Amino acid sequence: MEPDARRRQLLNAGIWAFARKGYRNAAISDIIARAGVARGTFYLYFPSKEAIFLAIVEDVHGQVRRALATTDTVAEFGRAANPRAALQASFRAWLGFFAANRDATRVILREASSIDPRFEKGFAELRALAVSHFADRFRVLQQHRAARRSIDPVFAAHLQMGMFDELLNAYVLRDEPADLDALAAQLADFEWHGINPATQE
Amino acid sequence: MEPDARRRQLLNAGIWAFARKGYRNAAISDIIARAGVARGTFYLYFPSKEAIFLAIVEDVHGQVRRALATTDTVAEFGRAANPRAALQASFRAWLGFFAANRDATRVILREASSIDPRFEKGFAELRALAVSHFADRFRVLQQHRAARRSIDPVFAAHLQMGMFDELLNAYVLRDEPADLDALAAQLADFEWHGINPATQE
Amino acid sequence: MEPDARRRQLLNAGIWAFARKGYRNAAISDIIARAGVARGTFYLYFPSKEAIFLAIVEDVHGQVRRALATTDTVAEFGRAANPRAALQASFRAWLGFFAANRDATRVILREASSIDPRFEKGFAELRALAVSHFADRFRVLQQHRAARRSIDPVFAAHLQMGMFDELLNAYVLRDEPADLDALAAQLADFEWHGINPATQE
Amino acid sequence: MEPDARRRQLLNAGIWAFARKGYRNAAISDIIARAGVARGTFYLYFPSKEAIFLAIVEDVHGQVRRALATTDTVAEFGRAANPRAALQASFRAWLGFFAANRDATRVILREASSIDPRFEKGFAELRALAVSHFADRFRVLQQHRAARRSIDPVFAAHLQMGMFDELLNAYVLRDEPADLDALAAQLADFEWHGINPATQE
DNA sequence: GATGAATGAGAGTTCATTCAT
DNA sequence: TATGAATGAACTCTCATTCAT
Repeated sequence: MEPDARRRQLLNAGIWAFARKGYRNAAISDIIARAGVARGTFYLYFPSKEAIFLAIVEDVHGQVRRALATTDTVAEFGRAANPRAALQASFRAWLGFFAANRDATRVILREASSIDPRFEKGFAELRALAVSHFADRFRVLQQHRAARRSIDPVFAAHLQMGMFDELLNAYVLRDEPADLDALAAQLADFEWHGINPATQE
Repeated sequence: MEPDARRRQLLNAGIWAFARKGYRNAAISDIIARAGVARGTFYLYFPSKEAIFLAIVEDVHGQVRRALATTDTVAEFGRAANPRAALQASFRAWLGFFAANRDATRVILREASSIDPRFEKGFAELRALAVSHFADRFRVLQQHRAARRSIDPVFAAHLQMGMFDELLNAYVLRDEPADLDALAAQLADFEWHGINPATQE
Repeated sequence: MEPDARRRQLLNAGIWAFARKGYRNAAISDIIARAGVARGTFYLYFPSKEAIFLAIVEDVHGQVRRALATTDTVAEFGRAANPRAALQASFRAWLGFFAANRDATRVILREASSIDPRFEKGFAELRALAVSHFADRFRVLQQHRAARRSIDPVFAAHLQMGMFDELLNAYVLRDEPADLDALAAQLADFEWHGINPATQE
Repeated sequence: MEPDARRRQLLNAGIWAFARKGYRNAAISDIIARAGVARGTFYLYFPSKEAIFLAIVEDVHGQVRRALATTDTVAEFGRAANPRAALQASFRAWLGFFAANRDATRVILREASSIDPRFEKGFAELRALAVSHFADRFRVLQQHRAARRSIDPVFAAHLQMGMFDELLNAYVLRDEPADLDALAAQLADFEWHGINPATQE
C-alpha cells in the first residue's frame, strides 16, 4: 500500500478510536485493529500515540484553515448585501462541515478541554484561529453597521463558539441526523434578534 | 475522624486531583496524597475510582439542585418586574456559584464530554436538569410576553448553556480573576438584544 | 517482609540475573522470578531497570570502599616489614573478596566495558577508585624503597588491575573452585621479580 | 557491487556499529544505515544479526592467526639474541595492530566478556589461541633460559593478556593517540624486572 | 540482486485494587 | 478503623526478521 494511503488509513482509524474512547482510553490496539495492520506497522508511520493524536489535530486544523480561506472569508462578509443571511449561510456551511466529519469533531470537542500539556499548544492554536476569525468577522459587521458597536468582538466570538459547540454536541453529533438548515436558521435568528419580544419578526 | 468528615475530605481531594489531571490521568495516589490518608483507607470509603468520581458528580448535582430550588426558581421569573434584569441577576449568581467552586466546575465541564459509558448517566442527568430548568424559565418568559414565542425553548436552553460553558472556560476558570458583573451584563445584553444594530441601546 | 530485606532480596536477584545474562538480556521477568515477587513489587523498590543496576553498582562500590578503608589501607603498606608478603596478603584478601561475591564480580567485570552512557559515571568512579588506590600504594612502596622508582605508579596500577581482572575471569569466576592462596602467591612472585631468570629465587 | 565487496562493506558497518553501541544495542538499522543498503539486502549476505557478529569475530580471528603466523612466530623467539628486546618488539607490534583496528578491538574486548552462549565458542577459540600462543612463547623463553622456570607458562600467558587488555582499554582505545613505543617499553620493563628495587636498572 | 513495508513477540512500565496486619 | 506492601492485567514501544515487488 502507498505510504500516504496507509498513513491516511491509520489517521482515520485513530480518529475512529479516539472519538469512541477518548485519547487515554483508546489503545494502540484499537487503532491497529480498526486499520487491520500489525502493531509494528503503526510505529512505521507514527513514532508514538501522542504523535498520531497531534497529527489528527493538525489534520483538522488544516481542513479548518482551508475552509476558512475558501468558503468563509471575512472579506465576503463586508460585501454581503444581507448580513443576516450571510451569517446563516456560514452557520449552515460549518454545521455541514462538522456533520461530515463527526468523529473528528468528537475528538476535537472532547479532547480540547483535556488538561494534557502535550496537547495544549495544538488545541490552543486551533481555538485561537476560530476565535480570531469570528472576532474579525464581527468587526467587519460592525464596520458595515450590521452589528451593534457596543458588543466586544472577542466576547461575541466566544459566545458564538459556545453556542456552536453546544449545537454540535446536542444535535449534530447525535445518532439521529439533524436538520442542519433549521439549526442554522434558528441560530441566526437568535443571534440577530436576541430574545426580546419588542423586535418584530 | 468522623466518617462523614473523612468522606468529605476524600471527595475534596478527588475534586482537586480530577480538576488538575482529568479522570484518567489522576491516580488514586494523587487523591490519597492530597487527603493525607493511606491507600487502604480510600477503599474504606469508596469501592473504586469510578465510585468517587460518580460521588463527586452527584455532589455537584446536589449543590446545583439546591441552588435551583432556593436562589434561582423559575417561579420568581414569572413575578419579575424587569425580566432582563432578572436574567442578568441570575447569570451573575451562577457565575458566582461556579467561580466559587472552580475545581468542581473544571471537573464537570471537562469530563462531561468524556465518552465513558460509566459516567454517561450521571452527566446526562445533570445536563438534563440544567436544560430543563433553562427551558422552563424560557417558557415562563414567553408566557409573560418577555421573550419571543417563535424561539424553541429547548433550543434556547441549549444556546444558553453553550454560552455559559464557554464563558466559564474562557473567563472564569482562568488564573486571573474575572469581572463577573461585567460578564453577566454583557451576556444579558447579547441574549436580550442580539447583535442587530436596529435595536436602540 | 521488611522493606530493607525485600530491597536486598531484589538487589540479589538482580545481581543473579545480570551476572547470567548481562544488563540488556536480563529481563525484569528474570529478576522477579528469581525473587519470587510480582511485577509491580519490583517497581515499588526501584523506579526502573536502570535504577536497580545503578544500585547494584553502588552497592559493590560501597563494599569496595569499606574493604579499602578497613582491610587494605595504603598506610599499613608503609609500615610493612616485608612488602612482598604484604602485597601477597593483599592479593589474597581481594581474591577472597571477589570469590565470595562471584555474581556481583561478574556483573562489574562484564558490564564495566559496556558503552551505555547511563552507566559510564558509576563504573568510571569505581574504576578510578581502584586505580588511584593501587597507584597510591605503589607510591608508598617506592617511598620506602620497596619498589623501583622508574616505574610510573599509574601505569603500574593499570597493569595490576589488568592482571587481577584476568585472574578473576580465568580462575576465580569459573565453576571449579580456584586455589586462591596459590594464585596470590604466583601473582606476587610475578609482580615482584618479573620473568627474568637472573633473579635468584 | 561485487558480492565480496558488499559483504566486506556490511562487515565494516557491523564493526562500526557494534563498537559504538555493543551487540545488543546496535540495531540492524544502524548497520544498514552505515552501509547505505536496504534492510533486505542485509539478509542476502547474513542470515541473522548473530551471524554477522560471528563473522566479525571470525574475521578478527583470521587476522590474528595471520599475524601470529607471519610476524610473531614462537620460533623466532627461540633464535632471539636479546629476549627482552624481542618481547618489547612483539608488544609494540601488537599494540600497533590493535591501534590500527580500534573498532574491531573495541568489539572483541567489550563483547568477549558477554555471557551470550551463542558467542561463547567464537570468543573461547580466539582467547584460547592467544593464551596458547603466549604460553608457548613463554615455554620457549624458559627453554632458552630467558625466563624463570618456576613460573607456570599458562599463568604467565593470562597475566600477559590481562595487562595487554588493560593497556588497550586505558591507553590505546582512548580518543587521544597513545605513545605506543613508550607503552611497549614500559610493559617489557615491568614484565622483565618486576617491581623489586634490588634489580639494577 | 535489491528493496523496504509489514510483522509480532516480547520488552519495560503503570496503577486500580486487595488483604494481612 | 486504618495501613501500605503486594499484585498482575494492560499498556506503549522496539526491533530482528520476512517476503512481495
